[in-house]
This record gives sequence, C-alpha cells and structure tokens, in this order.
Amino acid sequence: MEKKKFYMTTAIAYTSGKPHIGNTYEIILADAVARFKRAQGYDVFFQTGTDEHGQKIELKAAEAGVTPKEYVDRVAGEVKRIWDLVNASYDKFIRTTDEDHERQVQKIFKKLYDQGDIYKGSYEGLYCTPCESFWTESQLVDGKCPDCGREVKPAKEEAYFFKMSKYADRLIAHINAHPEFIQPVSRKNEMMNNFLLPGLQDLCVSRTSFKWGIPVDFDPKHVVYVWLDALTNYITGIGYDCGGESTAQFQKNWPADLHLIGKDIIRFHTIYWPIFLMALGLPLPKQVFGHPWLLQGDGKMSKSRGNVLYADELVDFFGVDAVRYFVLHEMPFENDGVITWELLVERINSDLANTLGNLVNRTISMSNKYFGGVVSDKGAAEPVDEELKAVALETPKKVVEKMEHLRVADAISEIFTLFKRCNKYIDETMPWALAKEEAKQDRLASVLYNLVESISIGAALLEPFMPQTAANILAQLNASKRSIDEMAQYGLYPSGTRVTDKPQILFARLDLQEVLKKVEELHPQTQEEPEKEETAMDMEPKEEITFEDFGKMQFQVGEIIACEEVKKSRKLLCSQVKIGSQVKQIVSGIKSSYSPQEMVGKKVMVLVNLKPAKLAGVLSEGMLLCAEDADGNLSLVVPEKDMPAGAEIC
RNA sequence: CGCGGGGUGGAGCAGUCUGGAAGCUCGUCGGGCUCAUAACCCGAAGGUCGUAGGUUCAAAUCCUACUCCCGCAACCA
Repeated sequence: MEKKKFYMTTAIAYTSGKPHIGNTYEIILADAVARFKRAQGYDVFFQTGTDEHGQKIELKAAEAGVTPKEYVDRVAGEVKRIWDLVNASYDKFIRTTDEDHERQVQKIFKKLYDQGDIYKGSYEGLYCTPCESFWTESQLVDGKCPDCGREVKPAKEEAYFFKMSKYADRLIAHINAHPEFIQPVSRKNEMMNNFLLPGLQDLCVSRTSFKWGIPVDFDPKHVVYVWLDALTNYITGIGYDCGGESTAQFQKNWPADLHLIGKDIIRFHTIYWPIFLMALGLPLPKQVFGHPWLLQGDGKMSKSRGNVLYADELVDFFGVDAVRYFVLHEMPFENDGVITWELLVERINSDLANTLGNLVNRTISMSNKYFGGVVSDKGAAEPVDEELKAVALETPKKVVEKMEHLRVADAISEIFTLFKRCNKYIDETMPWALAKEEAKQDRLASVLYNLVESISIGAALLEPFMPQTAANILAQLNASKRSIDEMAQYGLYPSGTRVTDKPQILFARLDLQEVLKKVEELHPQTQEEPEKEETAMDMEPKEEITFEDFGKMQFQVGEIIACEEVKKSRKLLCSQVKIGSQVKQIVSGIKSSYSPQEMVGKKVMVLVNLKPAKLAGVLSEGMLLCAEDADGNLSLVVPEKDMPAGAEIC
C-alpha cells in the first residue's frame, strides 16, 4: 500500500535578527509533529525557511553597513544553524530570496493582475516627504508628521491592491463547512467576527517606498509587498508553477495538510492565504494551527537582566532533548507557556533525570547485576504484570489520539505516565528481594523483561519528541525502534537479548544554584552595566539644524508641583509644572518609570514653547525631557545644581 | 465603553464548550524500600475554583454586574 502523504510547514522566519527560544519553539513543535507522522507511516514533507524581504531588513542592513543580501545570508545561516542544532528534520529550507521563488512570485503576481484580481490603485493619505511615510488624519499630531513634526501634504502613492472582497463569501462558506480548518477553534470566531463578517478590505500587495523586495516585473518601480511574497513559499517551495508546469512533487503534496504558525499571524493564513489560493484556482490547506507563545519568565525581557533565552545557549546548558522536552511539554494547547531557568531545571530534574533517566539506569543495572545483562522472558507471570502491560499497550493509543489533535504536551505526558508506571512496577515486584531467593529466578527474569519491553515501547514513542534520547535508550537496551503499529503487540523485545554492560546516565541531576551561577557568569548583571550600554547606544542621525533652529526652542527649568495619573491610559502622567510665575499642564509617557508621588517636587528640564496638544483627551502644554535606554527605562533630565523654577536652559 | 487572554490548595497548570462528588506536576510533611542519578514507591496536610448576584434538584462550569493581572492597539509633545 502506498504511504499517505502529509505536507506540513512552519511559518518562515523573518530574518531581521537571531531567533530566540520563542521562535525556535515553533520549529521544534513542527518537528515533533513531522516525526510523529513519519512514525505513523505517513510520507511526510516538512518545509520551513526564511522570509527575507522588506523595509526593516533594508534598514538593518544599512545600519550594519552591508547589502541586504549579505545581511539576510548571514541571518538565514544563523536560523538554519539553530534549526539544525535542535534536530529539526525538515525536508526543505526555502528562502524567499531563492531565485525560483522570486521568479514564481513574479509570475503569480502577473497572473493575478491579468485576471483582474490585482488592480493598480493608489494609497492615499498625508505624506511626510523626509520620513517617506504615509499617515492617516487620526495619526497626525497637531496636523503634522508624528515622527518628525514637519508639515505633511496630501499625496497618493501608486500601489497594487488585491480584491479580497471578491472571494470573501466563498471563504466564509469554506470555514463554516470545515470547522477543523482553523485551530484552535476559538480563533475561528475571532476571524469571522473581526474581519470576515464586517467586510474585507482590499490588501495592498506592492510598495514603491523601498527596494528590497521582489520587483513587479511589468512595473519595476514596485516591489511585491510581504504576504504575496511570503505566503506563496508554501507552494513555490514544492514546485508550483502558475503557468501549469508544476512539478510532480507539487502535484503530490498540495494541498498542505498542516500550516503550523504563531497565533499572531492566524489572520494572514486563514483569510489572505486561502483567498490567494482561490484566485490561483488551487485547493485550500486542510488545517492551520496557530500555536501559543513561549514567554520568558517575568515577562520583561532584558539583556541587562540576562533573561533573553536563545536556543543555542540553552542547548549548551542542558542538551538538545532537554530543551525540546521542555518547550514541548510546557506549552499547553491554547495558553501561552513560560520558560525560565528555574522551570527548566525543575522539569529536567524531576521528569528527565528522576523519572526517566533513573528508570532506565536502574533497570539496566539490575539486568547486569542479576543476569549478566541478558534479558529473557521466562514466562513467570503474575497478575501485577497485567497492569503494566495494559498501560504499555494503552499509551501508544492515547498518544496517537492526543497527537491527532496536536495536543503535543498531553501526548508527552502520556508517555511519562508509562515510565512512572514502570517505576511503580519495580516497587511492587521488588526484584532485589526476588534475587535473594533461588526459586524466584525465573520470576525475576520476567520482571526485568517486562520492564525492558515497556521501556522499549516508551522510548520508541518518545522518538518524535526527543530523538536523541530515544535512540540512546534503545541502543542501551539493544532494542530496535518500532513503528506505532508495532506497539499494539507486547513482547516484541527478543528474549535473550543482552543490554549494555555500561549504562550511561541519560540526564544528570542539575543544581539550580550552580546553573544560576553559570547564567550569572554568562550574563553579568551589575548595576553599572546598563549605563555602559547607554554610552554605546546609537540612534539614527537626524538632519542637521542651524543655530537659529535651536534658538527657536525655549527650554526652562520647571518644578513639578502636582502630578496625577491620566485615567484610561497606561503610560501617561499629568503634571502641573511651575515655570517662573506661570504653571503649565504637561502630559508625559513616563508612568512606567515614575509614580505621581515621586514626581512632585522634582525640578526638570522642560520644552516650554511646544504647541499644546491633547493626549488621551488631556491638554498638554509642553514636554518634559527624558533620557531613555534600550529597555525603555526613562530618566528625567534635571539640573545638576539647584536652580529656580523658570531658569532658562541654553 | 479599543481588541483579546487570564484569575482553580505555596508554585505552575488541566477541568469550563457538552453543569452532577475539585484533578495533575512540583514543593512541604510523614512512612516504606535500597536495584538506581540523595533516586523510586505509598500516605497526609493544604483550595470560600477573583468578587457579588442570578438560573438549577445540582454551578469552577450557564447568565448578569464588578474587580484585578497580562498581551496588542492607541496615547509616549
């Protein structure tokens, strides 16, 4: 019988910087699914890759002083290195700068244009020439550019748009007819209610404001904008051709069985992507799963606090499989998961070292001690064996059932339930007691056989999640890896096999304090550190100004005589500031760093002659000057010696 | 009234759709065992399931109001 195909993808990683553990989680999750499907006998094609175009990359490259291509080559290499490091078993790594992808995107764009789905229109708005940005009326600040404060003028930028509305009804019907299409289901309503039912806006699919993208071949001042470029990787990567010359690989694999993506981009994968496909006359993917996020510890990610986590660093500390185990197990189905050094150590010690590692170790030790490593089933069964056997046979079914619904964390838990049952079995049967009785040798052999057999099943089940560990256990037991189907039988471990006489520790217990100490050494977190970073902070140079320009700004010392929070706002404080004989009301976004109480009495630097504006509905008649570090910490600028309120700063 | 997620024993979570004896992991305490990585096994303590109402024979679960936390958006003059 021919194997059933299973085509799955991850989102392609944006190459603006090194991926952290949260990004890496997705590839590990996808890899677990891919490996599991393979174990079930599917012919899996697993694609991942990188998204390498866009303005942000253009900017980052310029900052780094390299060409965009050089920049993305470097980051894509980094991404691939990390994916390989965590043992991701992808079949194809696509880059949106791959020649065949670029060529195909151009053809697709042209085809959609020719058939009228893409039309040339214009992006209308208020344009700030120096910033090269469009703004809407509501974004303007005091009628001026919110970035630079200069005049904006009404302008049109030519752009291509995709007629989304044309396909909306068909998409709504599809989603309703296929409740499994959007996973988790709770996301379905969100998409329907927020985007589909109110009416879809046409999507802008080209830009002229930057160059780093795939040129529209029949109108070269445009580049293809994001989604039409990025999403199509799922078909170009397997050889789609919109001129009808698609490869056999494409014929076989499309439609995708699963797109695994982060919950933040569900909208693009369940609305725009299906509509693009409809326009191309292609079948829709069977399922889109928006996984939750892996969050770092106490939420605040900060380099100076040493809690930014990268996969390669974690792998150095704990090993690949421990990291894989953690992210897969710690991530519930719908809610975000949390990762910290403390939690990692706890999980590794309790699950991997104690439950699993110790089980394997004690089993092998006993086999060696009592039978010179030879494991044989002497048929001396007792009722208690049946319970173990039942769990060993049930577990694969449960794991399959959980994986069917992408409940990866639950699937792993099921496997560990089996290992725990094995530990309990040892206590129930007390092999060390049997060993002392000459007459119980056959029973002892059978007990050890049951353990080795059960562990073999568990280890084989573990392969999709922890491939190295699974292989390691099986090697130590001298067992062969079995398929899911073969797990329906108990007793496949050949009686009389010899296990290793040198059992290896699978996972050593870790000492939390030692780990934290090493972390500390890696990321020293002194109070002085942030200041050092500050001295190294760069910002984009602004346009040179004349002394006359400078003279227009009136800076004075202001004394804060009262301060309160602005209700309905998270960041704003409203201060009454005494400047000379007058009092001005100034609203500032500094709530994160200052409480209203501590504001009062401070003498600060104020830009006095700024045109008043309303912030969150509250009038603000000036600006308090602040320094800000890379983490967003703020510090008010105050005179170094005591100065009277109103003193000029020049 | 911007959008969304969440508040369950000390910690982290499941259970909520499809009401029907409050569950899991870790931690704590007590016991057992000694093959093993100070591990393993058993038992116990510990919860007004955010608050207040309502529906029901019965509510963590359904309805209403309120409250707190976290993301995102907006506001960071």
